[in-house]
Amino acid sequence: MTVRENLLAESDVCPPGSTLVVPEGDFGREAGLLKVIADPTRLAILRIVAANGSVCACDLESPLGLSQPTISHHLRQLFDAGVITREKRGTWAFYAIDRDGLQAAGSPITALIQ
Amino acid sequence: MTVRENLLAESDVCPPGSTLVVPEGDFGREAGLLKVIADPTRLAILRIVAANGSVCACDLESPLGLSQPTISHHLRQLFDAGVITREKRGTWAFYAIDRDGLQAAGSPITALIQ
DNA sequence: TCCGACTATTGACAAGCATCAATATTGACA
DNA sequence: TGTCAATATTGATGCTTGTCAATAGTCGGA
Repeated sequence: MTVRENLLAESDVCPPGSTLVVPEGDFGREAGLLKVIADPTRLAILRIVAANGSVCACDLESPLGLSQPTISHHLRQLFDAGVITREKRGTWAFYAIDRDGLQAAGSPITALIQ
Repeated sequence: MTVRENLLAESDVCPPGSTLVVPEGDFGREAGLLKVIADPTRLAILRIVAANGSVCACDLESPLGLSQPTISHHLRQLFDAGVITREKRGTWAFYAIDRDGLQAAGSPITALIQ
Protein backbone atom coordinates (compact mmCIF):
# COMPACT_ATOMS: atom_id res chain seq x y z
CA MET A 1 0.00 0.00 0.00
CA THR A 2 1.43 3.31 -1.05
CA VAL A 3 1.66 6.40 1.11
CA ARG A 4 -1.06 7.98 -0.90
CA GLU A 5 -3.39 4.99 -0.61
CA ASN A 6 -2.85 5.04 3.10
CA LEU A 7 -3.74 8.71 3.30
CA LEU A 8 -6.81 8.14 1.19
CA ALA A 9 -7.90 5.05 3.07
CA GLU A 10 -10.63 6.71 5.07
CA SER A 11 -11.76 9.35 2.59
CA ASP A 12 -12.48 9.78 -1.06
CA VAL A 13 -10.44 12.93 -1.49
CA CYS A 14 -6.86 14.12 -1.33
CA PRO A 15 -4.61 13.78 1.72
CA PRO A 16 -6.21 14.25 5.16
CA GLY A 17 -9.79 13.36 5.93
CA SER A 18 -10.52 16.91 4.82
CA THR A 19 -12.13 17.46 8.22
CA LEU A 20 -11.10 21.08 8.33
CA VAL A 21 -12.04 23.44 11.10
CA VAL A 22 -13.78 26.27 9.26
CA PRO A 23 -14.05 29.39 11.43
CA GLU A 24 -16.96 31.72 10.84
CA GLY A 25 -16.87 35.47 10.62
CA ASP A 26 -17.99 38.46 8.58
CA PHE A 27 -14.97 38.37 6.30
CA GLY A 28 -16.59 40.85 3.94
CA ARG A 29 -16.91 43.48 6.64
CA GLU A 30 -13.46 42.81 8.05
CA ALA A 31 -11.88 42.98 4.61
CA GLY A 32 -13.78 46.18 3.88
CA LEU A 33 -12.30 47.92 6.90
CA LEU A 34 -8.79 46.68 6.13
CA LYS A 35 -9.17 47.74 2.50
CA VAL A 36 -9.74 51.32 3.61
CA ILE A 37 -6.35 51.32 5.31
CA ALA A 38 -4.62 49.33 2.56
CA ASP A 39 -4.07 52.31 0.26
CA PRO A 40 -0.87 54.35 -0.18
CA THR A 41 -2.60 57.72 0.04
CA ARG A 42 -4.71 56.79 3.06
CA LEU A 43 -1.70 55.27 4.82
CA ALA A 44 0.14 58.55 4.26
CA ILE A 45 -2.82 60.49 5.66
CA LEU A 46 -2.96 58.27 8.73
CA ARG A 47 0.78 58.62 9.28
CA ILE A 48 0.66 62.42 8.94
CA VAL A 49 -2.37 62.72 11.22
CA ALA A 50 -0.76 60.45 13.80
CA ALA A 51 2.46 62.48 13.75
CA ASN A 52 0.67 65.81 14.17
CA GLY A 53 -2.15 64.93 16.55
CA SER A 54 -4.83 66.94 14.78
CA VAL A 55 -4.64 68.01 11.15
CA CYS A 56 -6.66 70.43 9.03
CA ALA A 57 -7.82 69.01 5.70
CA CYS A 58 -6.46 72.08 3.93
CA ASP A 59 -2.91 71.24 5.04
CA LEU A 60 -2.94 67.83 3.37
CA GLU A 61 -3.21 69.03 -0.20
CA SER A 62 0.41 70.14 -0.40
CA PRO A 63 2.25 67.13 1.09
CA LEU A 64 0.05 64.61 -0.71
CA GLY A 65 0.12 66.30 -4.10
CA LEU A 66 -3.48 65.38 -4.84
CA SER A 67 -6.56 67.40 -5.66
CA GLN A 68 -8.87 68.64 -2.91
CA PRO A 69 -11.80 66.40 -3.95
CA THR A 70 -9.57 63.34 -3.91
CA ILE A 71 -8.29 64.11 -0.42
CA SER A 72 -11.83 64.77 0.78
CA HIS A 73 -12.83 61.41 -0.66
CA HIS A 74 -10.08 59.57 1.22
CA LEU A 75 -10.85 61.40 4.47
CA ARG A 76 -14.47 60.36 4.14
CA GLN A 77 -13.43 56.74 3.63
CA LEU A 78 -11.26 56.82 6.74
CA PHE A 79 -13.96 58.58 8.75
CA ASP A 80 -16.71 56.20 7.68
CA ALA A 81 -14.46 53.28 8.61
CA GLY A 82 -14.11 54.78 12.07
CA VAL A 83 -10.33 55.05 12.07
CA ILE A 84 -10.22 58.87 12.25
CA THR A 85 -12.40 61.48 13.96
CA ARG A 86 -13.63 64.74 12.45
CA GLU A 87 -14.14 68.08 14.17
CA LYS A 88 -15.40 71.09 12.26
CA ARG A 89 -14.26 74.54 13.38
CA GLY A 90 -15.83 77.14 11.19
CA THR A 91 -15.14 76.19 7.59
CA TRP A 92 -12.20 74.03 8.55
CA ALA A 93 -12.25 70.32 9.25
CA PHE A 94 -9.74 68.82 11.67
CA TYR A 95 -9.01 65.13 11.71
CA ALA A 96 -7.38 62.94 14.37
CA ILE A 97 -6.64 59.25 14.88
CA ASP A 98 -9.37 57.11 16.43
CA ARG A 99 -7.26 54.53 18.21
CA ASP A 100 -10.14 52.24 19.14
CA GLY A 101 -11.38 52.20 15.58
CA LEU A 102 -7.92 51.52 14.23
CA GLN A 103 -7.41 48.66 16.66
CA ALA A 104 -10.77 47.19 15.70
CA ALA A 105 -9.94 47.45 12.00
CA GLY A 106 -6.60 45.74 12.51
CA SER A 107 -7.93 43.01 14.80
CA PRO A 108 -8.38 40.43 12.00
CA ILE A 109 -4.61 40.55 11.52
CA THR A 110 -3.51 40.73 15.14
CA ALA A 111 -5.87 37.86 16.01
CA LEU A 112 -4.03 35.63 13.54
CA ILE A 113 -0.75 36.22 15.32
CA GLN A 114 -2.36 35.76 18.73
CA MET B 1 -8.52 91.09 14.74
CA THR B 2 -10.60 88.01 14.15
CA VAL B 3 -9.74 84.51 15.18
CA ARG B 4 -9.07 83.65 11.61
CA GLU B 5 -6.80 86.62 11.02
CA ASN B 6 -4.88 85.68 14.12
CA LEU B 7 -4.42 82.14 12.85
CA LEU B 8 -3.35 83.40 9.47
CA ALA B 9 -1.02 86.05 10.89
CA GLU B 10 2.17 84.17 10.19
CA SER B 11 1.20 82.28 7.06
CA ASP B 12 -0.62 82.75 3.83
CA VAL B 13 -2.75 79.67 4.14
CA CYS B 14 -5.55 78.25 6.25
CA PRO B 15 -5.37 77.69 10.02
CA PRO B 16 -2.01 76.64 11.51
CA GLY B 17 1.32 77.60 10.03
CA SER B 18 0.86 74.47 7.95
CA THR B 19 4.19 73.29 9.33
CA LEU B 20 3.16 69.66 9.27
CA VAL B 21 5.42 66.83 10.27
CA VAL B 22 5.38 64.62 7.18
CA PRO B 23 6.71 61.11 7.96
CA GLU B 24 8.42 59.21 5.19
CA GLY B 25 7.93 55.61 4.25
CA ASP B 26 7.27 53.24 1.38
CA PHE B 27 3.51 53.58 1.58
CA GLY B 28 3.10 51.81 -1.73
CA ARG B 29 4.82 48.70 -0.49
CA GLU B 30 3.09 48.77 2.88
CA ALA B 31 -0.31 49.24 1.25
CA GLY B 32 0.46 46.43 -1.18
CA LEU B 33 1.08 43.96 1.63
CA LEU B 34 -2.03 45.06 3.50
CA LYS B 35 -4.09 44.84 0.32
CA VAL B 36 -3.23 41.17 0.02
CA ILE B 37 -4.81 40.53 3.41
CA ALA B 38 -7.72 42.93 2.87
CA ASP B 39 -9.81 40.50 0.83
CA PRO B 40 -12.72 38.36 2.06
CA THR B 41 -11.50 35.16 0.42
CA ARG B 42 -7.91 35.57 1.57
CA LEU B 43 -9.04 36.44 5.10
CA ALA B 44 -11.06 33.23 5.11
CA ILE B 45 -8.05 31.28 3.89
CA LEU B 46 -5.84 32.76 6.59
CA ARG B 47 -8.43 32.01 9.26
CA ILE B 48 -8.84 28.40 8.10
CA VAL B 49 -5.09 27.85 7.85
CA ALA B 50 -4.55 29.38 11.30
CA ALA B 51 -7.24 27.16 12.82
CA ASN B 52 -5.83 23.97 11.29
CA GLY B 53 -2.10 24.53 11.51
CA SER B 54 -1.27 23.16 8.07
CA VAL B 55 -3.76 22.90 5.24
CA CYS B 56 -3.69 21.17 1.87
CA ALA B 57 -4.77 23.36 -1.05
CA CYS B 58 -7.16 20.66 -2.19
CA ASP B 59 -9.16 20.94 1.02
CA LEU B 60 -9.92 24.62 0.51
CA GLU B 61 -12.02 24.24 -2.61
CA SER B 62 -15.06 22.94 -0.76
CA PRO B 63 -15.33 25.38 2.17
CA LEU B 64 -14.56 28.40 -0.01
CA GLY B 65 -16.86 27.48 -2.87
CA LEU B 66 -14.44 28.83 -5.45
CA SER B 67 -12.70 27.29 -8.45
CA GLN B 68 -9.29 25.67 -8.10
CA PRO B 69 -7.50 28.31 -10.21
CA THR B 70 -8.97 31.10 -8.12
CA ILE B 71 -7.84 29.49 -4.87
CA SER B 72 -4.40 28.86 -6.33
CA HIS B 73 -4.25 32.52 -7.29
CA HIS B 74 -5.08 33.68 -3.78
CA LEU B 75 -2.60 31.27 -2.21
CA ARG B 76 0.08 32.62 -4.49
CA GLN B 77 -0.77 36.18 -3.44
CA LEU B 78 -0.52 35.26 0.23
CA PHE B 79 2.70 33.31 -0.32
CA ASP B 80 4.35 36.08 -2.33
CA ALA B 81 3.41 38.54 0.41
CA GLY B 82 5.19 36.29 2.90
CA VAL B 83 2.22 35.75 5.20
CA ILE B 84 1.97 31.99 4.57
CA THR B 85 4.51 29.26 3.95
CA ARG B 86 4.30 26.52 1.31
CA GLU B 87 5.51 22.95 1.57
CA LYS B 88 5.09 20.56 -1.32
CA ARG B 89 4.61 16.86 -0.54
CA GLY B 90 4.30 14.96 -3.76
CA THR B 91 1.60 16.61 -5.80
CA TRP B 92 0.03 18.27 -2.78
CA ALA B 93 0.82 21.69 -1.43
CA PHE B 94 0.47 22.42 2.27
CA TYR B 95 0.21 25.94 3.57
CA ALA B 96 0.76 27.34 7.07
CA ILE B 97 0.76 30.77 8.71
CA ASP B 98 4.02 32.73 8.63
CA ARG B 99 3.70 34.69 11.86
CA ASP B 100 6.70 36.93 11.24
CA GLY B 101 5.44 37.84 7.80
CA LEU B 102 1.97 38.54 9.10
CA GLN B 103 3.30 40.75 11.86
CA ALA B 104 5.43 42.63 9.35
CA ALA B 105 2.47 43.13 7.03
CA GLY B 106 0.31 44.43 9.87
CA SER B 107 2.99 46.68 11.35
CA PRO B 108 1.79 49.83 9.53
CA ILE B 109 -1.45 49.53 11.50
CA THR B 110 -0.05 48.49 14.87
CA ALA B 111 2.55 51.27 14.66
CA LEU B 112 -0.25 53.84 14.45
CA ILE B 113 -1.75 52.61 17.71
CA GLN B 114 1.71 52.40 19.34
C1' DT C 1 -26.88 90.42 2.50
C1' DC C 2 -23.15 89.53 -0.40
C1' DC C 3 -18.52 87.67 -1.14
C1' DG C 4 -14.65 84.71 -0.56
C1' DA C 5 -12.55 80.49 1.27
C1' DC C 6 -12.79 75.66 2.83
C1' DT C 7 -15.13 71.37 2.29
C1' DA C 8 -18.17 67.90 0.26
C1' DT C 9 -20.57 65.80 -3.64
C1' DT C 10 -21.39 64.32 -8.47
C1' DG C 11 -20.13 62.48 -12.95
C1' DA C 12 -16.83 60.41 -15.84
C1' DC C 13 -12.86 57.79 -16.95
C1' DA C 14 -8.88 54.71 -16.58
C1' DA C 15 -6.45 51.24 -14.00
C1' DG C 16 -6.50 47.34 -11.00
C1' DC C 17 -8.36 42.99 -9.62
C1' DA C 18 -11.29 38.83 -8.56
C1' DT C 19 -13.12 35.25 -11.07
C1' DC C 20 -13.51 31.32 -14.26
C1' DA C 21 -12.55 28.27 -18.47
C1' DA C 22 -8.92 26.29 -20.75
C1' DT C 23 -4.36 24.74 -20.68
C1' DA C 24 0.21 23.60 -18.96
C1' DT C 25 3.15 21.61 -15.42
C1' DT C 26 4.54 18.41 -11.99
C1' DG C 27 4.84 14.20 -9.38
C1' DA C 28 3.30 9.39 -8.12
C1' DC C 29 2.43 4.92 -9.62
C1' DA C 30 1.76 0.91 -12.64
C1' DT D 1 7.13 5.27 -20.31
C1' DG D 2 2.22 6.33 -20.00
C1' DT D 3 -1.62 7.78 -17.22
C1' DC D 4 -3.97 10.14 -13.64
C1' DA D 5 -4.48 13.63 -10.07
C1' DA D 6 -3.12 17.98 -7.81
C1' DT D 7 -1.41 22.39 -8.69
C1' DA D 8 -0.05 26.43 -11.38
C1' DT D 9 -0.46 29.53 -15.32
C1' DT D 10 -2.77 32.07 -19.15
C1' DG D 11 -6.46 34.75 -21.34
C1' DA D 12 -10.67 37.00 -21.04
C1' DT D 13 -14.35 39.48 -18.63
C1' DG D 14 -16.98 42.25 -15.42
C1' DC D 15 -16.74 44.86 -11.23
C1' DT D 16 -14.50 47.88 -8.11
C1' DT D 17 -12.00 52.04 -7.19
C1' DG D 18 -8.68 56.02 -7.31
C1' DT D 19 -8.54 60.23 -9.63
C1' DC D 20 -9.91 64.78 -11.39
C1' DA D 21 -13.06 68.56 -13.31
C1' DA D 22 -17.11 70.73 -12.29
C1' DT D 23 -20.45 71.90 -9.05
C1' DA D 24 -22.81 72.46 -4.71
C1' DG D 25 -22.88 73.36 0.20
C1' DT D 26 -21.30 75.96 4.34
C1' DC D 27 -19.37 79.32 7.30
C1' DG D 28 -17.11 83.81 8.58
C1' DG D 29 -16.60 88.60 7.81
C1' DA D 30 -17.43 93.17 5.72
